[in-house]
Parts: sequence; structure tokens; C-alpha cells
Amino acid sequence: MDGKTEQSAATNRPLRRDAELNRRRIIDAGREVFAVRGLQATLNDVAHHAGLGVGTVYRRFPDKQALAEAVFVDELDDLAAMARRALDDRDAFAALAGFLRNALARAADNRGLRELMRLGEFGEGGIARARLGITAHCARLMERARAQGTLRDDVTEADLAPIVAMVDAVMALPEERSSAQWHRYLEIVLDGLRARPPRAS
Amino acid sequence: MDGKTEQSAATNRPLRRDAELNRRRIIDAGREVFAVRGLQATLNDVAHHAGLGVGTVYRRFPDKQALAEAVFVDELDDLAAMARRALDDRDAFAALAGFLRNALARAADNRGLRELMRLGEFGEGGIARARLGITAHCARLMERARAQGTLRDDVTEADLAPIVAMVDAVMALPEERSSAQWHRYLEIVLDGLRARPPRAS
DNA sequence: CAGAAGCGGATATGGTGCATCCGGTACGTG
DNA sequence: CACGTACCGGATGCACCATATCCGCTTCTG
Repeated sequence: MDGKTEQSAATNRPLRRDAELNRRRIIDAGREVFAVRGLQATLNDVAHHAGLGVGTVYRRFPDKQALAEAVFVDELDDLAAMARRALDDRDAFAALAGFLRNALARAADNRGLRELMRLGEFGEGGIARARLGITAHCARLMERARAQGTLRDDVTEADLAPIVAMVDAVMALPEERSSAQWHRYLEIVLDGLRARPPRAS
Repeated sequence: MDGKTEQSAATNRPLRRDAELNRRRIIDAGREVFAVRGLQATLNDVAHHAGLGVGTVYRRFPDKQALAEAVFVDELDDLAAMARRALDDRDAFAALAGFLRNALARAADNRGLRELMRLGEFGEGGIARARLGITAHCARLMERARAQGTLRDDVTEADLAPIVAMVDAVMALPEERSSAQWHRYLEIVLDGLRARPPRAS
């Protein structure tokens, strides 16, 4: 998007055609590798997976963080926009629940993205910005849902991290069966956060 | 207890008095270090924390696994016994819930123990045995609770790992506040697993 | 007091990730 | 087509880390 974190911000000359192509290849490879191996994957891994030399990768992205930024900002901005749109919904709780379902569904098959959601650090680039946006929107949603009497009133923004962490933990389980069951557990937790409504069953 | 995993099983001569004392020191240090730093702590760490040389530790325990065994078998056997006792309870669901509350409370301030509960591997020593016992007892409890109509009938033994993983994830959160909230989340999850009873509230 | 048992911790070993450097390749402009 | 330049490759050096050993010295015990 901005190229701020790649290379030196000064050299803004357009890349040679083949170089640009390789840049794309690197980002694509990064997306795939980070998705399955997580952020601890090596830039060497990425290079190899892209069918390129290590040097090529390091020339374009000074370190792993820069590449991760290029790979994940779009995705995270997307989630942030999603959270933003959720604010338009009348029913704040439903909107929050919907957002969590969608966001976590994206994270489900992307280990790197999950790690990014958890890690509080990770620089101050677009990723941190997007994360802040997401949590801010969610905080507003929770506030409203509380006001609307659909969210338990002892549930606050501080509960967001635990919720995500829990579902993430299920997704990270080694057993195939278990990790596919995250939907169930998300629903259980959401149910637990819901203010006890007049229940009929 | 058995000394099976320490040293060579052959040399079963009693230790010199000071050596035995140091062995205790090592185990105690191991307990403390593993509790706060987790199983990834180094035997060097443990030695240093015990105020002993590295060699002393390696002489007594060939590797980290052996020490971890010595440190944690008792604890795990204890949990297994606890699970066993839970089987005596009339109300299977309540017994299961109680066991989980107690067991997880012990794990809360012991990172090493938590890792041990998660890791499916970890040899075939007393630890694996205790783990198997625990899960077996829990499986029986769940089976009964299902039969008693207090546990949702789509909940099986396979849900045990996810439950533990979720609570563990909350306990592992960096924020002080969040990690202290694991009780709440355990209750939420337990509530979600409970078969919908005729609720009066 | 002799000699066996135990101790300490500097150090060798092997493994891992990161990042560079430079001889060679491919582009694209004149 | 030819030449300069941007770019590529990946072997290689570096730094760090946990593990495990070895052997001169100390402490115990009979």
C-alpha cells in the first residue's frame, strides 16, 4: 500500500519488471508460509518456497517484520473495516458475535494471522494501527450491547483478548477433530457472555 | 518414588548423605523454576537456582525429562487420585466440574504443569501414565453425566482437551487482570456444556 | 587418613536463524 | 546489438543457545 516499511523509504524508483514480479512472488510465498508455519517461519523458508534466493528476499524486505507487514496489513485492515461495519448494526450483540465469527473464521486456517492477533507488540506499523482499530470498534460494540441489555454487564473490553485466546487455543490443538470444533466453543462462550434473557426452553 | 528414570537403573546404591541432600535441592529448584519459566527452562537454570553446579544436576538426572518426571509425577498422580475420587460422587457433572476447578487451580500458578497437561507426548513414564488415568476417569465421568442428563449429549471425552486448552490459554495471557479471570471462563464453558436444565432464574 | 564419591563450571558440540556479499545473470535503453 | 546497470543466488560468516561432558579439586565415610 504505502511501501513505508519496505526498503529505504527514500529510494522510490519503480522496480524493474522482473524485480516487481519477484516481489509479488515473495509476498505470495510469505502469505502461504506464514499461514501454515506461523510467523516463526524463516525468511529463508519464504525465499525457498517462492523459488527465489534468500538475497532477493532480504533486498526487498529488510526483515521478517517488514514482510509480515506487507503480507498482513490488507487482511487486518479488512477485519477492521468489518468491525467498523458491525457498528452500523442495530443489535450490537449480534453484530459483535457476527464479527467474531467472521474474523475467527479467517484466522482459523492462518496461523500467522492468529499469532498477529495475539501478539500485543509487533511494532507500530499498519498492523498495530489496524489492531487498535479493531479493538476500539469491538469496545464500542460491547459498550452498546451492554447498554442494550444483551451483553452481561460485567463483560468489558478486557474480555476480548481472553475470548480470542480461548478460541485460538482450540484452533491450535494438534488433533484434527478438536481444532475443527472451534465454532462450537465460540458459541458456548458467546452464550455465556449474553445477558440471561427471558429463556423459554 | 521408583528411581526408574534417574541415573542408570542398575546402580541402585544409596547416595552419600550430601548427594542425597543435593538431589532434593535439585528437585525443589526444578519445581520452582519449571513453575515460573515452564518446561523450556534449562537444566543449567535449575542448577543455578539450586546453588549447585551444572554437572551435579546432569549426574543425577540425565536430561530434562528425567528431572521433570521427578518433579511432576507426584503432582500428577495426585490429580489422578482426585479424578478417581470424583467417580464416587453421585452427581457426575458436579464431580467433573469440581475436578476441573481443582485441577486447573493447581495448574494456574504452575506453567510447567500446564505444559505437561497439554503435551500429548512426553515419554511413557509415570507422567504419561498419570495423564492417561486422569483422562480415563474424566471420560467415565462424562459418560455418566451424559447418562444422567446433566451433560449435553454431544459432548464427549474428545472435548476435554479443548476445555483445558481454553482455560490454559486464558491463564497464559500476559495481562495480569485477564489471567486471573480464568475462573469466570471456566464457569462459562462448564455452563455451556451443561444440558439445558429446567432453569428457574 | 586413604580413597571413593561427589562437585563445579569452563568449555566443546551441534543446532538454528539472521543477514551479507559478490560473482554472475538478465534487463532494457541507446 | 551492446553495454551499463539493476538484480539475482545462495554459500557463507556470525551470533546465539541449549545440551552435555570432562577432569582437577573438595568432601565424605569407614
